[in-house]
Amino acid sequence: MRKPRRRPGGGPTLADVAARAGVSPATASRVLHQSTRRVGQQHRERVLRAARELDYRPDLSAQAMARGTAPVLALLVSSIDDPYFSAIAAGVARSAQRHGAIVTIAVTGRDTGRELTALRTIRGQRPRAVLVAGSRTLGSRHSEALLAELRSLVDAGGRAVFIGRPSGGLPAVRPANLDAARALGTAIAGLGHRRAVVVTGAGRLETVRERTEGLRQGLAASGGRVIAVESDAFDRRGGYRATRRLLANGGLSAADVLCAGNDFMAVGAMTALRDGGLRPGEDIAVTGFNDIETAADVTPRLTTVHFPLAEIGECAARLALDPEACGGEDVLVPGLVRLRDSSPDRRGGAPRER
Amino acid sequence: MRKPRRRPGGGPTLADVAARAGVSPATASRVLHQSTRRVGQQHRERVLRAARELDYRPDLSAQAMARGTAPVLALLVSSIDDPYFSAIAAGVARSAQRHGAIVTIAVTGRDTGRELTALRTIRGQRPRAVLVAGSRTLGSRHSEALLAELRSLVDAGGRAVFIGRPSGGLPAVRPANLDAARALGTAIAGLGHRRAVVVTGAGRLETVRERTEGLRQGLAASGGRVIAVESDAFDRRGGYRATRRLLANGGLSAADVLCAGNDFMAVGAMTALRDGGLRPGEDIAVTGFNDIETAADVTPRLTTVHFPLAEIGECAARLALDPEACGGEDVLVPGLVRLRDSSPDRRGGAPRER
DNA sequence: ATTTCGTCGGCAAGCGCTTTCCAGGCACGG
DNA sequence: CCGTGCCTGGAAAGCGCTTGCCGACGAAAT
Repeated sequence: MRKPRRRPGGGPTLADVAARAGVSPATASRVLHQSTRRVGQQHRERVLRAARELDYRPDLSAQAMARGTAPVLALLVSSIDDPYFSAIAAGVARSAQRHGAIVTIAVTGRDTGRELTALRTIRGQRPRAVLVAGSRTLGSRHSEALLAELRSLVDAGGRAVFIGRPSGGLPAVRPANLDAARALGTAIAGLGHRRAVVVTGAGRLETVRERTEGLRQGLAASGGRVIAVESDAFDRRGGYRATRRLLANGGLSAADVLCAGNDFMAVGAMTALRDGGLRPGEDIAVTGFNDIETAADVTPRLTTVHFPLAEIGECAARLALDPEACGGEDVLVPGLVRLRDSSPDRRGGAPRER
Repeated sequence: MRKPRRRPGGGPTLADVAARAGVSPATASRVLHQSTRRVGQQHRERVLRAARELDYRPDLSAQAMARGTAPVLALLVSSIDDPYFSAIAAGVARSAQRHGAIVTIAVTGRDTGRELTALRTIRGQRPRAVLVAGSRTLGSRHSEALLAELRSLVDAGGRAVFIGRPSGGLPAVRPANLDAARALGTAIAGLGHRRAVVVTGAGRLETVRERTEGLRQGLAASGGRVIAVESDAFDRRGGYRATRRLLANGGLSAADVLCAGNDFMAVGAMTALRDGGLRPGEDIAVTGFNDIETAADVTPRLTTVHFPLAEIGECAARLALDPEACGGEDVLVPGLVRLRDSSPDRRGGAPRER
């Protein structure tokens, strides 16, 4: 091409800065980018001043091109308008900003196929790191391909971190679902709610399994037990439907507590209970998971497990961006049981009649 | 540099594809990228096959560099772990994906200073478009700078669209707060709730002003009126605190309905009412705005105004990405009043005693 | 005084891709 | 039969930045 092309960037280039400072682009680059090479005080100042005067901003694509990698942190989530993921995203964004990285986000809708294509597109950006969030269904068809792609990225010098899902050898940071569920189980059984019905998502989901198993163990530790498990979609509607079914088939008649797989299901379940003539928190206790913002605002206030989701996101981003952070290891972030009105204390008082 | 450098991208390059197909890189580029130039069927197929066999993925930075602009849609939001913004983000992501654009997101925390720095960083990416979401406080110090930056981006061939905030001449898509508030006011006054107290955010926020004014007009249209306005933070805590103050100073004694500036404030207000011994929905009606996911899950279910936030995001993205979409114009997205239990019908029945 | 280093600037070679310009090749029309 | 277009393929010039290498210079060592 012979003629100057339009430059949508518009701004001044490094060459402009260098010219104004009366130095070579190489020197300008070394000043503006923390290089190992030292530059004389004289030149250094002139470059900095020129850059300031020109309001110079480096072209990230060009840098990426020259360096072979872009200051980009890519985040793959199943959905962004889900408090669980958006809380994680917030943490990731915060951490990324601190590391001077730009966050690009891809929404994959719990579809491993889309996950894969998104990742492939993303890789075109030569990102410094990729974070994959979202509970994966075990043994999905695309899992291997995804893992392979991720590994190839790592081989090429990038970083990959999983969030809240099995890692396949890659570093991961995840909520300690098992421990937290165990603690919750122990706590509610200790409160006198011994016979639990679990309303949760599909058993293929790792998260679902861990939480159910943890509840089982925790209840057992305090002399309680899980008397039934009902599965449906892992959201509010699923919680509603599953509970309706239980109501219909009498599955709840012997239960002291309904343990939902997450807060959304719990909320749905509470509505279903009311529709079925039961008073959640009084006729039957209810618990959730995640401690979404509104868990404390529903009536009765929901007993649940709080996970510091933003911190999980932050931690993952740090793991991915900070070369110091050693890789390959899994971080388990503990949860905190939040006992609230939906699981009142039944000890001492006479066993309530039903 | 004389020696080949490490290429974190790792993958095959266009040159590799061209070589394998036995054509020049120019031809390969023309095939792989929908160009105006036609390429012979023969060559076309060989290039496509080579690309497939090599699993070629173009380097986005290189493309951006050569073309002068990157297939990037940047989204600036005040916070991502807020259902309002995350719903918008979801719409944006969907639309962007359809247009083959990558979404990068920057969280600015309602701080115009950070908004500005974020935008400047982002511009280094030479994004195709920038979306700025978040209710802006009028007359902020950085507003002008932000606008200037945005305009310079537009001059350089990019696009800028505001979401839910004053546009300063740039295209914008925003919820029709005024109309919706008016409709809500009319509806609740029609239900018999005539004397309203408004609990809302700071008056500098455009959104707050519009909603309050709309309520005023709507109530008036049905013979009601706003008897007081109490401001505090535009979130749950603010709603709680403001309501406590009203409770303390008797500001609520003559009110039929408490109209909150958004659902979070409404939820906080309901809690405050309860703490003050009033039953929301029975002793006093409550309304919100936005129809967040849990608005229908609180007790009593919250009357509010639904805005199709995801569609707003989608619309904004389309406006920004689709060259066909004519710019410069503002799109107002209408809201839908959702009457629920928190504002029961008081017509006909005897005026309740307090 | 001469040689040996060590510093610091600048040159220039790319990074992978797009696009302009040019050169053949072909099919026409005159 | 030879010009005149038209069409397609390739060579090559960048896009803006980083960085390996070289050279020049002053300081330290001999």
